[in-house]
Amino acid sequence: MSMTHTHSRFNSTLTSQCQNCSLSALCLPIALADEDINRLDQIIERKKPLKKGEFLFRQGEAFDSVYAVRSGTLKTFNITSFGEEQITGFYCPSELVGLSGIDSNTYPVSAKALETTTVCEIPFSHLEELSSQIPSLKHQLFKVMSRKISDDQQMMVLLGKKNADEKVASFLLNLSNRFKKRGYSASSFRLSMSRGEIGNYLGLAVETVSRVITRFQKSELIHVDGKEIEIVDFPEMQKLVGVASDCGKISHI
Amino acid sequence: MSMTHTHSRFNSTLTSQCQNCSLSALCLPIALADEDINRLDQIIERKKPLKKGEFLFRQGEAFDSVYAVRSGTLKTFNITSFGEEQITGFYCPSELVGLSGIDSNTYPVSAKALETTTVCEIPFSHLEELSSQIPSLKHQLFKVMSRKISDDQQMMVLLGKKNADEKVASFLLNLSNRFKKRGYSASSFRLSMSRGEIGNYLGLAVETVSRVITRFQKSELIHVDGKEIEIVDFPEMQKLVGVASDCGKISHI
DNA sequence: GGTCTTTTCTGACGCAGATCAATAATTATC
DNA sequence: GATAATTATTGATCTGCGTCAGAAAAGACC
Repeated sequence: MSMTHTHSRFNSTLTSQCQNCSLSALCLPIALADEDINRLDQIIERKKPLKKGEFLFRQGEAFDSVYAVRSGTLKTFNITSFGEEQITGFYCPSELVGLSGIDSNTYPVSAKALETTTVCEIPFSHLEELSSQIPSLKHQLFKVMSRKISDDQQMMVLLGKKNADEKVASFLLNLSNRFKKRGYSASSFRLSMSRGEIGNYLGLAVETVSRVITRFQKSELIHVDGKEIEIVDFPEMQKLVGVASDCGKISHI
Repeated sequence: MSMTHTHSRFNSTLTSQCQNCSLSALCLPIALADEDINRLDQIIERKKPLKKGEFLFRQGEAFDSVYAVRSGTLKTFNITSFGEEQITGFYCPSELVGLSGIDSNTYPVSAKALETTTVCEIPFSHLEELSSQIPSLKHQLFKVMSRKISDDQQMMVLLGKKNADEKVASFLLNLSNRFKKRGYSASSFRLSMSRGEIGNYLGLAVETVSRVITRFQKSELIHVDGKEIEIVDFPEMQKLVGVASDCGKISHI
């Protein structure tokens, strides 16, 4: 299946797709000219869906593309020298996966689907080339990477300084923010990851995650039904996380 | 003091400076043409030294430059909503500080000198512009940012999964690697940060850092004299960190 | 050189969260 | 839809590391 074929087949929906997908972060904020949007669209390859548990790429494989999540969720993780999995991130629709592979030309993590997931593949060499011709695209790329760096640093603060309650609250509010940003409900959503995966990510035991969630439920901070989460008391949750008056900046995981 | 003046004053030493400083990471691996090196040099401003405790920039200030450390050490940190300092990184000579400011056009962290420190200021707009003209420079920039992302993710693993011994061992070996990479001794170096700062960074109490270091000393893994550290038993230290056969990749903090 | 301040070290103690264990609830498989 | 496998919950116990406290050492400042 050639790229142009792929492109033409999806062409009619591309513009609307890009509105709230991968490229919203990459191009929309900078109002690319129509012509530029087209050029960007042309290098993007829509891939067939990944089923739950399938790999998008594996740690150690040659890096050649970054991927934008269109629907579903991915986790990235690496395997420590003791053979345990360490999750380094969850990726929701519109987010870019794989940026950490640029440096070594090899993915330093594996990426796996947590549910049925579709992605757009963006061959990095093409993207880089195109970014030379479209300065605002290049700038957006720098911004996306810079944002990732500061988000990861917030995550380091979380892991280093926060207790179990604060970690879980931060995690839930962070997800809430990410859903909200792309037009979904901020208060009510479904966790695509297991309690075990949350614990792994937050540096907590499964049992602790489960206990904290139960406790939050009992204190009427949230309402839980399996993987369905409803955040009931935002102010109290934010107090837990330590959000000052400026809610925006701090709660990024 | 104009930029060109600054430039001409230091001109004779520039090439050799760049060999093992900031730009080694940025340009040397890609063998820029002489002409390109010159163009890069021209946008770089050597700043006068910072004394211990002075700020390079503060959280919230407008972002306009990234900085390459020439000598000395910096720490970056942010102030949590509870008023405590959280250190997010230490920066040794040749490393770039400030990349996390690109996204929001504001530094999300403060940077402070741990000792007398000199830096090269690289106005980001100039760098970005120049990177359009020199593709290999742009690629290096992407690489540096990508590397930062994967390093930070290793740090997340450390904070989330490792115990006190493993954290301190990782920290020391990471410093060792960084010194080695720029031609200093890998086994013997001076810590420019206090035990408190190490603990803050690693998510440990000062007392714990002190105890671990004492214990390492007693077990003949390292030799300590105040801030002077000598790593005596590399194999055993690496075993602690969980380095497999491939030492290179894992021990980046 | 002497005083003051900060940093480092060491011990005693307590607690948050890990681990172990067993049951209950979901989800996957045929 | 029955059975197996995975995931979630809950309780009991244990422990690594934080906290508190005090002394020693190292720097800073006049």
